Amino acid sequence: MLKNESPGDGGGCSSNNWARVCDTCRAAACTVYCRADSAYLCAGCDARVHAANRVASRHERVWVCEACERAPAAFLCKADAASLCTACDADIHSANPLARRHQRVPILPISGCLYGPQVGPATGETTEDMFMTQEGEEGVGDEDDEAVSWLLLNPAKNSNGENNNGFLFGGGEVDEYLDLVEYNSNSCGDQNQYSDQNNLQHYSVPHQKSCYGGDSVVPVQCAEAAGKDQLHQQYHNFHLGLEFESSSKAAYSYNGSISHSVSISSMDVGVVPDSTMSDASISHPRPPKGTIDLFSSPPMQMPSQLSPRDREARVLRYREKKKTRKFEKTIRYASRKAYAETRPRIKGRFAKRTDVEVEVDQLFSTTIMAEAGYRVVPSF
DNA sequence: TTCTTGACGCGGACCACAGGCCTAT
DNA sequence: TCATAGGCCTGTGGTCCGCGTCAAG
Repeated sequence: MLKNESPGDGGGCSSNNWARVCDTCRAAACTVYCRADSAYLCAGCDARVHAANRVASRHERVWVCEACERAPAAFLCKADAASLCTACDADIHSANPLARRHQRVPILPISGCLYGPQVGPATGETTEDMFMTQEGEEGVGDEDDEAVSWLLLNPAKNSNGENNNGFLFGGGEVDEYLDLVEYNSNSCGDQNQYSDQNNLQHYSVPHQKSCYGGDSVVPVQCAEAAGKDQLHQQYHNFHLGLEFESSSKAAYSYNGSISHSVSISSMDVGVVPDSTMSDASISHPRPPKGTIDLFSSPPMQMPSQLSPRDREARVLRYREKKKTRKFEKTIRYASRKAYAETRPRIKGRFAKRTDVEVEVDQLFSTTIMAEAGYRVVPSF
């Protein structure tokens, strides 16, 4: 059992990585922190406690940090669309220069009923609003709609027109995308005490483009009033499972906040050692250029439930990836890079070489390759 | 308040070609 | 079954262009 820490310590997330449990039910992971009550509450208890009377409904709450899940969120990173506590914010956004450029805004407290019946299609308010907008915080929800939509799940409707309350992706695709593969094996058997298995049973194939390279795949979720607890859990699961590949030409579009076409001089890029390349090739068959291989893997089951251990593992992985992710372009073939740099161009395009240039380049290329330490990449 | 215009940024296409991969013989 | 030849495919970087966004008038 976790010991509560004062919300202002700011370092609560660093002591360990277990998600804080709800102070009321002691069964589910907390999702919000109520300042008035000085209590961490799960979605269900939050809805129950703060819907009890008018005074309680005015309690200001803040989301719990999505990284450590143990401290109140202090900042909303617009680039990551993540609510982070001060410690995690500093931790994550000091990892690299690109992360430092992320625009963050202070988290404003939430009041009112977050999980009540006013949320939903009937009022036109979407789950994104439920998760991301905060009463009195104008515009944030609109600005982050797209980013939020990436983090949330899709309100896919089944053939009967019913809300699936779940994923729009096919099982294998979503797993690949969410980087959940490693958790399937150990999460299948776990029983989560606060998840409703039925809520995650319906998966469907996207109606639009089946590749997430287009906007059509952006998941947008519309939740029913029932199962908000589970829904929020999905949100966390989804978020924590996100793994943004460092490929500079990754197919997904990330709201323009992060530029993947980073212009880096030839000496700045990380040249992949041959051994590394080989490993990558073995573990993941080479996908087409500019794409992330979503479909080559056999379909996996989406873990619908997470044990505390799984959650801890995910938090750890999430934070590690945040720290170590690099947006620099990865050079797989140094020899090709060397050739490309020496190749004549016309307005940036490769141009044909004359016979004389070929002879000169042959002389230079060998010299350059030797000086730069490049070698011809062996076959793999 | 709405519309127009210019500035700006981003993402993708384009090009040639070395070398690996695949298939047919 | 192995070797060889030939064609196909991939990846590489600098620049341009189209499109979207935003601010100012």
